[in-house]
Amino acid sequence: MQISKKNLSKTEWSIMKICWKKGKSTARTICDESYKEKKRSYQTIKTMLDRLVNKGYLKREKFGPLWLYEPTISRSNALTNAIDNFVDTVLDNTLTPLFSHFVKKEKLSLEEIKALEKLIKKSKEE
Amino acid sequence: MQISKKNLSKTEWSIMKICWKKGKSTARTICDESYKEKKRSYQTIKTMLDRLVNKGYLKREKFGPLWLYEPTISRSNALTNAIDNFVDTVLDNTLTPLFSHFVKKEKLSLEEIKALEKLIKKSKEE
DNA sequence: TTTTCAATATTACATTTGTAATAAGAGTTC
DNA sequence: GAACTCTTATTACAAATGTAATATTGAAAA
Repeated sequence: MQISKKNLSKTEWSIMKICWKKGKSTARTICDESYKEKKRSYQTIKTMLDRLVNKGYLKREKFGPLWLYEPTISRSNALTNAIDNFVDTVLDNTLTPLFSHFVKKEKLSLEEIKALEKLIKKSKEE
Repeated sequence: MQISKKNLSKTEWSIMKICWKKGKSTARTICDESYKEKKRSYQTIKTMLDRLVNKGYLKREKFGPLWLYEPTISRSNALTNAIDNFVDTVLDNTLTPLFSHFVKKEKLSLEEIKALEKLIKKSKEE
């Protein structure tokens, strides 16, 4: 059981995604990458990064005069938190509406179908 | 395609869930119900209700000196918004991590398994 | 070594969210 | 009809979020 941290906002998620993708990076790198998605000032992103450090999602270390930022937890762990939280907040801990939603809406990829079949198989045995 | 409204916070979700369950109700009713989950003042819930009206999730109508509050959209529509938003924000529009998460963690109910099988069946044909 | 440029640190400010306090009106009770 | 009670309306205020401006520092360039 891992420690559950404060939730991330949409914007914070977008920053974290970049950090997981890039690994240890400078604010400049992260800022430039984020700029492709949405145009915000360097300072805005810098503030986000520092807040993410405070929330415990990133750590930073000096590299000459610069800071390098790096995630403290894996994306899949953060995902686990987020999913649990979502299932608790929105769905009343029953997944049926979620699955029904996809029945109506989505076409699944092969990979997704495989993950699903595994899930069913596992739930049926035991 | 339905109009997508502003997102709801965790607290707002908890209020909305009550409104969907109870249907058209007074602030007092909703407040009492909400009090079972978490102790907050009448005014706090009242404020939430009025904000939900502003966000367009609830409407209200006079009933003598009282207001009756009622959802403007169905729970399943709100769910659709929330799920889309979550999938977009947290997962990069791929569902595999979500399904894998459940593989690791959850044991599914019969109902959930049925929904899943339907989903797979549908995705395979076509 | 003075100027310049980029990164950092500090401060700011509007909006949203969570939680109410307080004031004012209306129905009910003596 | 004065007092009490419940509801409503108005206002408040701190924390979180989104977006930055400004000031300072430190390296690079001239």
